[in-house]
Amino acid sequence: METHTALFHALADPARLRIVAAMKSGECAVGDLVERMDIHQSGVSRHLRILAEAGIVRMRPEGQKRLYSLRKEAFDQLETWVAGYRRHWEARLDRFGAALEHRQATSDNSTKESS
Amino acid sequence: METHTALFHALADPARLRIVAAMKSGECAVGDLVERMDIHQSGVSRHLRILAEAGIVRMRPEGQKRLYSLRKEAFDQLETWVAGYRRHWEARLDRFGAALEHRQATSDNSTKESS
DNA sequence: CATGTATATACACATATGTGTATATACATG
DNA sequence: CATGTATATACACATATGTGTATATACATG
Repeated sequence: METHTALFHALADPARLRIVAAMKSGECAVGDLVERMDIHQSGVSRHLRILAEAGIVRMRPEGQKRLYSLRKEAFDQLETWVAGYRRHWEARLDRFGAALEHRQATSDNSTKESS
Repeated sequence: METHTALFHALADPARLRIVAAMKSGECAVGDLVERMDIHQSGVSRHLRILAEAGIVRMRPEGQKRLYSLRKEAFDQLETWVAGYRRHWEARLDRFGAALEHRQATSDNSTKESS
């Protein structure tokens, strides 16, 4: 029912996020992914199933291999969702003040980087 | 360590996604949110804590109430993450063919709507 | 300070979830 | 068809997580 929830849920796992990042460069066979990850092949296959069910990846069989790749639709959907919140701040100066931001500073990892 | 994972994880729950949607219109006291949700106040408070720790919401005490609101930084971060995948498709025609899309059609909820 | 309101948190519990092991399935090759 | 490779899935298990109940904390009011 909750399409976005399914999307976010699929991306909420570190292993799956790494898998998605790995596919950024293109199609990947399951074995390719297993090599880059530190979990067993069965785990990768299961993560791929979850990603597929969320509509984030597609699968294409080639011989004995199965090549997975990212689906644009999923990312479009995410972008649309985020865009819906963009209006929230458009031409609306933050009225809560910087002082409050300080209080958040401790748990604010906004500038950190990861993939 | 995985900033995005934390973000996605926080948004991966239907209740939290509803809370976020509710705050789209502006600040909300915990009690306001409880009224719109079908879970107990303690549950809402816990969800708010998770959202706060993920950097998605801020809190501002006002009298006995605590007003929660969305943090732009979190949405910027999401947008940046998605944007990183946009290049993946730019000027790169889908080389996998429409036939594969058909196979995905069953589990493809891309056109559905939710909030 | 006694009482009420608003919110957070500790606790217990049922369920969901990620993982490895073992096994099944599918394809390829000789 | 026997064997090997590639992947998916059933199973068991430990851990994470969402929930309600009860309670603590903080503020407001008289």
